[in-house]
Amino acid sequence: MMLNETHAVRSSEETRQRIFAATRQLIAKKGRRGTTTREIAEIAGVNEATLFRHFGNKDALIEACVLHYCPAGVLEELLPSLGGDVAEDLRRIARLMIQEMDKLRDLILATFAEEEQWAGAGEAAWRSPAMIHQILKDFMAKRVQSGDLEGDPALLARFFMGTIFSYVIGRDRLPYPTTSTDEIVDFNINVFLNGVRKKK
Amino acid sequence: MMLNETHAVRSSEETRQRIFAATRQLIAKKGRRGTTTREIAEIAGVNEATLFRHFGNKDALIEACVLHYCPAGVLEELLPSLGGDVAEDLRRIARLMIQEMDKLRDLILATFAEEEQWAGAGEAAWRSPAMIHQILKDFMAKRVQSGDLEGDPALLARFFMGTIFSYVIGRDRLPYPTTSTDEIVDFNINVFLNGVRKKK
DNA sequence: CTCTTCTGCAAGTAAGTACTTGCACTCGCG
DNA sequence: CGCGAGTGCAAGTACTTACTTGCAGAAGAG
Repeated sequence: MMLNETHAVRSSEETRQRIFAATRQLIAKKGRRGTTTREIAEIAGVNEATLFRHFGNKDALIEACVLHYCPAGVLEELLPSLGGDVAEDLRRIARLMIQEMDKLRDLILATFAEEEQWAGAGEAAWRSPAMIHQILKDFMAKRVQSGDLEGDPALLARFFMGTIFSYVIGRDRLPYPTTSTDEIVDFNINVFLNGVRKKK
Repeated sequence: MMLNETHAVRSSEETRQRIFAATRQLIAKKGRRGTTTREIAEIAGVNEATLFRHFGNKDALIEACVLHYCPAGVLEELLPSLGGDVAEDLRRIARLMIQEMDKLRDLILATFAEEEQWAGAGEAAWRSPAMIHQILKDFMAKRVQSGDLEGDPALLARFFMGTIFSYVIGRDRLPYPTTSTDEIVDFNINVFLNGVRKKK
């Protein structure tokens, strides 16, 4: 009878996007267990029943959500545009990764922390770190081959990733002598390069 | 009437220890939210009501528990026994920290991940990392003053901690070329020292 | 012995949770 | 126009959770 706009029909795809965004936001803030389907629905502007019609249950929804926000693609897009100067290339990679991981920091921590309680979460939580590690390993391997660096590419990649990871996790929580991200990145990369650059 | 051994009386202190141990174990496995007071009591071999008589509520219990297991003291005990050779000293520090953090890995992740949902958890979760950072900062400062290292002690300490932190977190989850902890520690410390050792 | 402290036990409460169900509505497509 | 897919809405179910309460037994201190 009435044109009730609360009955507005959205496309199935748009609904999924809204649900993903709300889920990500809530998981980051409250963790997997602290996130309720009611609140997801509320923030997504969607009825709670719709969640279950889309994904079946809460676990499947969250798994779909985590995979939906995997950030490895962004890194892969950066690689072709790199110039060739090792230090500068690493700086750009580091800045990009910090930026991406910062956005996902809470989500990452939440999935790491709950890897044991979530069937299959261990694997799911580490899927995107593993992809990033693979990309960086290839990068390092090329630089080793070209004579810029030396050492095991997998180890180099892990060390480099760890540098960035621990910075993002600890930033704003541990006292820091300087506040500029760029300075820290430069420091980290200098140490890294002094340690692994091929001696001539 | 009957001598009922389920009515055995334990000292208040022993009861606290049992509760702490059970709480730590459960938080590590299931996270803060996934841990129920019922299960804590069950594992501790204690009545659920006893938890509340001791700590008032679940939050206070967990906060007391996290503080009870702060590992900074162990590190401080190691320092006086160090020989003076920078590389060897760092190796011993790294091995000890890896060992301690490994035992607390799940607890650390759980408290980090839930720092936002737990009133005051942000501070509580980072209290022991901050203590460790302080200790390492002092160590680095001495080595800078003695001419072994160069750079900002706080930055050096953070970098070094990050190395260890990311190793513990990622071990067994990211593909690693070598399985020996000692080899990784040596690699990390070599890179670190090449990067920050004072050039002569 | 007495009094206090600590604990066990059983039952219960109020609130929250994932998930379901039945119905009405609205849009796009044939 | 008619139909089917997608959604909103409201109510409800079965279960779990933090936390409480009242009572009784056991040990140690005086």
